[in-house]
Amino acid sequence: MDLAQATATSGGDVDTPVRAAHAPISPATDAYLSQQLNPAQKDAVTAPDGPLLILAGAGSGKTRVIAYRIAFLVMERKVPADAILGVTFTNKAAGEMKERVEKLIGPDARRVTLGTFHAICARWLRRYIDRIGYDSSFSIFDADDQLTLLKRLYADAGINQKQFAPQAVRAEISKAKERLETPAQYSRRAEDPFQSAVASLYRRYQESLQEQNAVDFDDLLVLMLRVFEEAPDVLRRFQRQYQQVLVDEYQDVNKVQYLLVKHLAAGHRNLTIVGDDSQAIYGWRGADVRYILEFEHDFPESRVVRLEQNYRSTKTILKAAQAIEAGLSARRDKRLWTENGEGVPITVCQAADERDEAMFVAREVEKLHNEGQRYRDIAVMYRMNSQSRALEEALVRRRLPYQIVGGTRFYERREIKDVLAYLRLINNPADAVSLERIINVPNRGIGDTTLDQLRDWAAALGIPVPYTLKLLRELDQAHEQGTDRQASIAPPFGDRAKNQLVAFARLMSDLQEAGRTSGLVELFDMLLLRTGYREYLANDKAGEERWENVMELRSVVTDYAGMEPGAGLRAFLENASLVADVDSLKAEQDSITLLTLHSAKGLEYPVVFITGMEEGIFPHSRSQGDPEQMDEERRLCYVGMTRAMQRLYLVHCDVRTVYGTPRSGEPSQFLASVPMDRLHLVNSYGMQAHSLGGGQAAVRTWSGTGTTIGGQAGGRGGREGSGRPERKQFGSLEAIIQRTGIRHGSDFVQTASLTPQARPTAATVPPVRVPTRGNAAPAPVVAPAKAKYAAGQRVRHTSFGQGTVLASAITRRGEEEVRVRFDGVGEKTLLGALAPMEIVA
DNA sequence: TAGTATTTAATTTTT
DNA sequence: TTAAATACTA
Repeated sequence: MDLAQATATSGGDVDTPVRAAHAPISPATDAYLSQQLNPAQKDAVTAPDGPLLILAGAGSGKTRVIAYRIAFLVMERKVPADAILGVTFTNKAAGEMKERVEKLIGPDARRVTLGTFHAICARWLRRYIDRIGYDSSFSIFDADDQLTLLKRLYADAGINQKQFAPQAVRAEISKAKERLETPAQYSRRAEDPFQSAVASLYRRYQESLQEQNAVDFDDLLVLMLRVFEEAPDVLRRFQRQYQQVLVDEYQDVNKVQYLLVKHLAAGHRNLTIVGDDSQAIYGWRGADVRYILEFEHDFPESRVVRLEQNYRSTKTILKAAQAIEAGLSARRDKRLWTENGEGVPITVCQAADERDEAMFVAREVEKLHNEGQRYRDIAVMYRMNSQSRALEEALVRRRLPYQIVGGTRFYERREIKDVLAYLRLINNPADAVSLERIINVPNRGIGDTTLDQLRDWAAALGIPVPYTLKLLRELDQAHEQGTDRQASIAPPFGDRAKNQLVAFARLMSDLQEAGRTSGLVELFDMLLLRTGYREYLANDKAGEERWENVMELRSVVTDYAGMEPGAGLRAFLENASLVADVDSLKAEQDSITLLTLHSAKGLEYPVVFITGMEEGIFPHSRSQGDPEQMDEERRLCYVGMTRAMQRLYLVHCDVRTVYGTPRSGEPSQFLASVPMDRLHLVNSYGMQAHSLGGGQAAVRTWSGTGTTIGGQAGGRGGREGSGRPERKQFGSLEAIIQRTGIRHGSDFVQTASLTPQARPTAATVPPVRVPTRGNAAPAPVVAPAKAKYAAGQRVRHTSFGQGTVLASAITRRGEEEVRVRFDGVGEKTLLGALAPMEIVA
C-alpha cells in the first residue's frame, strides 16, 4: 500500500476544511508512515504547520523525509500540490525529489514547484523582471561572460589588468552582491586602492549589465529579492500561492537566499528547513551556517526534529567521520549512530606520486570489480578538479569506464559557448558580450581595429554597440533605396569593414526573424548553416570533436522543439545557463564516478576513494591560517567520508607535481584524526605497509616530521626519524643557474626560458636531440657546452645514497635532467636543481 | 587582419 | 602543465 491508497482508505476527509493543520492523522496513514519511517522521521513528516527545523545528520534519510512530507502535505493535509515550493541544492536533487514524490502521490507531483534557488528565481524573473527595469528576454551571464565584460570595462575605468586581476574583481563584486551592497554602498565602504577600483568597476559593471539586459548568477537572486521589495503585490501573490515552503541544505544558504525564504514564508510561516551544520561547505560562496544555527531565534515557535540514525555507512566509517567532525571548533551537538555492522577497516594508502596514487586507485577498482563490485558503486573524490587528470590517465590505461563531473564542463567549451552566444543574441539583441564573442567567429574580417572603431562610434552616438549595427544596416538599406539618410555622426569604417559589418547585421536580423517564427531545431540548423560554423571548425585541430559537441547540443535542443518559438529558445537558454555538473551524472551507466568533494554533496556510494590527502591540497593551502576556513575544509572532509557506505579509501602522496614542479607533501592532518584502530595502512600495491610500524609511529609521522621526498625508492614509507629534507624548489632561471653552476649565454642556453639578450643564434650553438623522461617525444634543445653531470659519473644523493649517472640532458626548461642508477635502488630520473647531487668521482 | 611564435601567469571549491 | 595575453610576421 502506498500513501495514496492509505489516505484514500482513511476515507471521509474530503469534505473537511482545506487545511486541517493540526487535525489528527488518519489511522491508516499513521500506520503506513510508522511502517515506512523511524519515529523521528515520522515526527518530521507529520509535524504540524509552522516553522520546522529538521537537523538531519549524514545518511539519515533526509531526502526520504522531504519527499514523504510533501506527499503527506498533499494527501493528508490537502495542500494543493501547486501550493508547495521545494528548494534543493542541485537540479538533479530536484529531479530525484520529484520522482520520489511522484511515486508516493502520482502525477500530481508534477505541479509541485521544485528547483534550485537560481532556477526558481530565473523562472519567476521571466514574469516579473519588467517591474525593475529589465526585459524578460534577459541573458544570464556566467563567470566567463562576467570576466569578458569586466575586461572590457577596465579600459574605460582607466585600470590596467596587471594591477587588479579581473578574477579577483569578479569575486569581490559577487561578494558585494551576496551582502546586498549596491555599487554606491560599496563605494562608501571602500578603503584600499583595490576596493576603490572595484567600486568604480562595480558601478560600470552593473550599468553595463542593465544596458545589455543581462543578469549574472547573483543577480538572479538579488533581483528577485528586489522585485519582492519593490513590488509588494508580486510578493503577496507568491505568498498566497505557496502555502508551504521547504528548503533543503539550509546550512549552505546565503543572505539573499535567506531573505527570499523569509519573505515567502512571512505570512503563514509554514517553513520546513532541512540541514546539517557539519556539512556546511559553501562559506566561500557567501553561505552562512548561522542561518541554520539561529533558525530557532528567527522563528521562536519552531519545532525541531533531529534525525540521528544513519542508514548509510558502516560503524567504522561513521566513527572515522565523527572523529573528523570532533575536530571542529564550532558545531551543534549531534549524536549520529547506526545499526549497521562494523564493516571493513578504512584503507589508508601512501603513494609515491600522483601517478602512483592513480595506479593504486585503478588497481584497487579492478580488484573490487573482480570481486563483483559494480563500477557505478565506486566514486573517486578530490579537492581540486586539476587532480582528476592523473586519475583519468590511469583509468584509461586500464580501460576502466568512468564518468567525470566538472572539469571542462560541456557548457564551457568554446564551440558550445559560441553557438550559445548566437542563440543568446537572437533572444536578446542587446547582449553585447555575446555579440563581441561571435562577431568575428567564424572569421569575417572584423578584427580588433574595426571593433574598436565600432565601439568608438557607439560611444560617440551614445547608444549601445549592438544598436549601432542595426543603425548601420538601416543606413545601408536607405542608401540602396536611394533615400539617403545620415547618421548624426558618420560611420568611421572603411568600405571593406563596413560591408562585413552590414553583412553580419543582416545575418543576425535574419536569424532573429527565424527565432520569432521557426522552431528551435530549425533555427539551430539555420544558424549553423548560415554562419558556416561547421566549415569553420574543420580548420580546428580538435574540429571533429568540437562538431560532435555541437551536435550533442543540437540533441539537447530537440527537447524544446515542441514549444512556442520564443518561449522554447528562452527555456533552452535558461536551462543551459543553470545546469550544474552533477546534474548530468548518469546513474544508470556502469562507470566509476570522478568528482570533487564539493560536487559529492548529497550523493552516496558503496565505495569511496578520497585522493590527495595531503597538507596544502586537502586542507587546501589557501585555507591554512584561517580557522574558519580550516573548519570548512574539515567539514568538507566529513562530507566526503560520509558519502561512503561500505568501503572508504584515503590516499596521499609523498610527492605531487603541481604546475609542472614536483613538491613533497606531508600527509593531511585529517589523517591523524582518524582512529588508528579503524585503519589499514597500505602502500600503492595494496600491501600492508610494514615500515609504518605500529599505529603510534604512523600517527607521529603524519602529524609531525613528514615523510621523505621521493621516499618511495627503497622501503616505501616514512621511516621514523628519517626527517624531512628541506623543500627544494625551482625558482627563477637565475636560481637554477646559480644552483647548477651553469652560466647562460656561454655554457648553454635553451630558447624558451631565457631572456632575448642571452639567446644565442642557431649558428653558435647547434641544436641536438637529447633523450627525455619516459617515452615522450624528445624535446629539441640546445646542447649544453658543459653539463654538470656526465654518464658514468659516480654521484651521491641526499636521499638515495650513491649511484652512477646513466645519461644527462638539459631540458627545454633549462633544467638538467639526470638519470641515475642508485646502488640497490634502481633507476631514477632527477632534475638537477631539484635534487642536487654531489659528484663523488 | 590572420596566423604563428613567444611569453607570462595562474591555479579551490560552484549555482 | 596549460590557457591566455602579447608580440611578431606574412
